[in-house]
Amino acid sequence: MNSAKPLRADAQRNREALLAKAREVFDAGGFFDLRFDDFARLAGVGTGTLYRHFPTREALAEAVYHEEVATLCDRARQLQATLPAEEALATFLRGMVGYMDAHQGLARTLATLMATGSGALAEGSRALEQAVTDLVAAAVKDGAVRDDVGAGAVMMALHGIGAAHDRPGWRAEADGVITLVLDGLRRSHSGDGQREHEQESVGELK
Amino acid sequence: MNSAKPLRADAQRNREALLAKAREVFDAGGFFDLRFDDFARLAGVGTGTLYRHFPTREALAEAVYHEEVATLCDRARQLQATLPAEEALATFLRGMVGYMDAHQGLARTLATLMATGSGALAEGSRALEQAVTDLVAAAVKDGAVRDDVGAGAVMMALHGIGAAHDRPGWRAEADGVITLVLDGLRRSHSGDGQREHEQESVGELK
DNA sequence: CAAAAATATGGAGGTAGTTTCCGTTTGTCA
DNA sequence: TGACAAACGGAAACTACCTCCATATTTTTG
Repeated sequence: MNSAKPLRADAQRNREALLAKAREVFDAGGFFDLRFDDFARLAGVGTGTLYRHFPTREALAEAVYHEEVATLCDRARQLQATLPAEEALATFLRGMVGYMDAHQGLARTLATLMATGSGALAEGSRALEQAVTDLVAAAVKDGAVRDDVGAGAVMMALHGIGAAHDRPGWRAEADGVITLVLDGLRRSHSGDGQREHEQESVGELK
Repeated sequence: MNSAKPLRADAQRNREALLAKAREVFDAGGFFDLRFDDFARLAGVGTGTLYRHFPTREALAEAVYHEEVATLCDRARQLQATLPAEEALATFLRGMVGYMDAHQGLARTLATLMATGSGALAEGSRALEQAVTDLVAAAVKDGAVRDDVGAGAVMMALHGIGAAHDRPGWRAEADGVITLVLDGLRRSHSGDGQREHEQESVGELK
């Protein structure tokens, strides 16, 4: 992963300090209210040092995000190995909500960065998406879940949950979304009158 | 609505110009790449004028957003009046996806503003949410839709769709989300082993 | 219709956050 | 331990945002 660079000792130390402080600020939710300059001070390093390690806010976020995502992916794999596919998926998704609930600041920060479209989170996102894709694929294989709606839809729903994290009844609504997604997935690929895209677009209604 | 102020003629003209240019830039998706100053130039007015009419980026967005939302809400009411409740809901949601598809830049802009948490979009959001709430409530009353998951969950899913608008297979995945939501909603409030929040939180897994 | 009053304009300049740059310090290797 | 490379920190330049007010336009009034 960090292939090319044998980073010097003090550099390593500063990097850790930066990351530690970043995580702290993230979880407190104050990431965007804080001058990037002052953040350097907070972590006990100079501005130059901060910028050398993390050229942008997004780069810093990405670094923090990375570990969190790794944790979540591990969990996904673990569930997949120990539970029936459908149950693994359900448990993982409900666990995600719990996770976001427990790390609201992080969730908010990530949602903002996502929307800002920096693209810096792409790598972490991809890992998480892969985990979800695997879980869904396994459940499909089991026949527990329909095959005409992909994991991408599930990811979208998750994004929505994260992005809406400041709504009053967040937790309950988030659980509701998961319930809908899971029940929707369980529904066999029915032939009921659901044509896919065909209805007229409202785009030109204006 | 615009109750108190009989706005002067040139002011009115400038306001229109600003809004027109804003809509254009929105739809092109370049709203956030543009210096606010330069935007004034683009619209052919001075910085001061821009700021007097719209004190912040969000205020401008809100103004544009407002008309779009009104259109959508009208459509919701119209559907509700002419179709069976469940079908009205389904048509509206699928129409939303079509709408976002036709106005990608706008969708992206709004998603960003949502996530940025300005709160300036609250009014428009509320109107839209009210429309969805009504549609869902009607469907519940009909017995076509479960009553244990609120409209809030549907809103979250919609947000997710809007926020993820830059994904490669967006349209198909978005339709997938709607399919899941609708099928999930249709599923009767079953007593299957779905305890609501109870599983252990993964929050402290770290 | 002309002059006064009210309203709106535009852009120069102040303000604040971001980022670069470079003289100094710290760590590493032989 | 000395020499070289890597990293540090913070002052200063840069950039985008927003305010302010002398000037211009519209509306009202006599």
